[in-house]
Amino acid sequence: MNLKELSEILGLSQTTVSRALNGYPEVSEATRLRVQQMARENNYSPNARARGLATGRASAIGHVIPIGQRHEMVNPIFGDFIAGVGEVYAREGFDLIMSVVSAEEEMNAYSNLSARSSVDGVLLHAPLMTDPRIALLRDLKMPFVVHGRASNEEQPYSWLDVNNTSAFRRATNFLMDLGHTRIALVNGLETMDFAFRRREGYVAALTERGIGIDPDLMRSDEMTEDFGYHTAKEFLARDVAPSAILAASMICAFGIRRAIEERGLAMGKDVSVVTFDDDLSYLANGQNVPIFTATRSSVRTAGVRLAEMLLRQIQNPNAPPETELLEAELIAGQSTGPYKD
Amino acid sequence: MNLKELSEILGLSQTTVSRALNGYPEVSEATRLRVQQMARENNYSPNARARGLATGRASAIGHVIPIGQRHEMVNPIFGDFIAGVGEVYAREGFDLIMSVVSAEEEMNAYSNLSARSSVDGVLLHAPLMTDPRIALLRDLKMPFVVHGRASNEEQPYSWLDVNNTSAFRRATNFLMDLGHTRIALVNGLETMDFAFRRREGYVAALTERGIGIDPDLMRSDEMTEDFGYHTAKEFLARDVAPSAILAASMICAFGIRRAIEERGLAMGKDVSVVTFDDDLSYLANGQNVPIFTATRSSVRTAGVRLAEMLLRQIQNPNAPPETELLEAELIAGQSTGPYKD
DNA sequence: CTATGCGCCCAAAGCGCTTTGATAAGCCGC
DNA sequence: GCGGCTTATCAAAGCGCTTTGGGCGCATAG
Repeated sequence: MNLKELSEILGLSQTTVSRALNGYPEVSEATRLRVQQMARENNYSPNARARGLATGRASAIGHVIPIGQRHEMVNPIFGDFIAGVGEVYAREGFDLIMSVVSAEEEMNAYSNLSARSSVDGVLLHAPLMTDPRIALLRDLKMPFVVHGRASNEEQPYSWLDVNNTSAFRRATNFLMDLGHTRIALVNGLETMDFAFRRREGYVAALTERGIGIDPDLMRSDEMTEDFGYHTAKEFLARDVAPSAILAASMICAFGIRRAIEERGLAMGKDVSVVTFDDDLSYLANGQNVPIFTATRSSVRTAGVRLAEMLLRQIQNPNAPPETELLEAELIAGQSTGPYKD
Repeated sequence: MNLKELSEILGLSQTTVSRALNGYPEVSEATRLRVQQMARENNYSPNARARGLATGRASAIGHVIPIGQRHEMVNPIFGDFIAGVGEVYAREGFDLIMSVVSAEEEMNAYSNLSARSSVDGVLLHAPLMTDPRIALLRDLKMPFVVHGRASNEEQPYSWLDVNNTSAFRRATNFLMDLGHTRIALVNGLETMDFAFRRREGYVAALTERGIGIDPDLMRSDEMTEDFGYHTAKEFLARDVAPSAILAASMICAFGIRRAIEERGLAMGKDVSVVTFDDDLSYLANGQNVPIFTATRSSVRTAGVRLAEMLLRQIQNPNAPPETELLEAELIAGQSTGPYKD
């Protein structure tokens, strides 16, 4: 069923039918109702591509997901984040177009989306400290918002970020308040902006209390269970082992717990652990009492806010960039306890 | 830059330029090269919507993701699966359109994709034993393939599935070979086809060896860490506790391990655990020695195969449905050991 | 020398929609 | 009874591409 057929059934012109369905005032309420009724009966929806061609709008948002050809990691927050943005897109009548590309092809993918004009805007994931995608999108005049920040970017742009620095500063303070002084950091890859900022928060908190920084208590890598396990195992095997560990993600923290328990120690008694918790739906941090003491910030909520921000940017391309900084909650769980000698 | 502008620059007609770029033979190699060159220089790519309108093909695949408005679970395999399918789509020049909708809207979402003809086919996730989506898509004459199977569906359709029954049968046999007889099952929701089949494999293996089925050793729910933890905790508190547990996912298994260790027992010695492992990139089952003994089947590979299958169906709509059954590997890890009294 | 075929290229139609500009009908006031 | 407004509708252009149905020039065959 297309517009022509529908209008023939109704004995109206395509113009009138189109206007009736799109809510234009130049059509009487009586006919509008009749048209809507008939459209529903015949299960008519305008062809997305034809409408796009005619309006010049794609009514679609692009997400580019770079992935290694072999076994590079897919971001575990992906699903929940998409749930957040997707909810908004659906509500506002936008499609979500996902481009999965190899890492080398990523820049190209943006140019392509632009050249084929298949999207009205894009959402940028996982910014690096210095991120060339931002300049590219500016050049392409493609509306965009960033999930996170690129610290070294000088020009203004729209972003939403968790306050990673303050989250890890507070977590570190929390541990120091419990008497811990040898606190290790099991961080994400520090080319990633969020990881860099978390380290800054950790370093700042220690420094403020006059505790020296021990570079050998800081590790940084992809946030896998295994990375958490091996790093913690190595830490705990030392003569002077850290009494507390700050972890970059729940998955990491699972690995850390494995190392702790394998060594016959008890998490929350012998070794304290605080983790960042993205509040993933499939990885709840316990039910009533959280397993891990954590700095928590919902990645799904972040998705919702970012999508709304992006749609505003698209609607109003000349508006100045928006920014939003979310504070993570610090929730106390069973994985931390006072320092004991 | 559009086709008209490009052809004006070249002093050729739009026809010729289009044909040159699309590899038609009616154009001399010399001009083809010149056209390609100029297209590259000017960063020209045909407008996706215009091309789609003209050809009648969308060059896009739809994935509908049903999600509760509040906190319903996002499937953890989502990211890796998308990585698999996306790789194929990108290679073959297809877009991936994702519709995130509330559960009630799911059927509608398919009708909509069809009515707006915004995709050439769809990929069905997480089939139920009796799944109405299959009949709907058939009615809509929309090409589709299913990741998994719907056991109660009678008409043929294209699917790819892991042999869940044999995987859990083998896992159960593996445990029985180690001397275990009280084996618990911590299963996914049994309205889901895969969970139902896994239980069948488990039941069959026990029955074959003449071990009675104890309904009280079987639990079924959303596969969260917490579900694993609480279920295992309850099991282990019994007078005659199971000596082995079969888990539906790594995340579940993490929870089971937590319960085991919390009780002062050792996984792989006091209690054996076997889990299904989807081989998720962010949730590797250890590095060299697997943490968990597991039945493993890569969900990313499944994505690749399904995408290829779907594209074949689209290319050749009259071909009979294809099906493919993948066997999971049974890999031995540290979480299992012989039964001890 | 004309007929045939082939290689290369083009004009124009059409995909299904939105939107501009026009038109017919009805109503008002004077 | 007529000009001027509003209201309700329509025809047609145009979005950027693909594709059909020629057409022109040149070589080869008759």
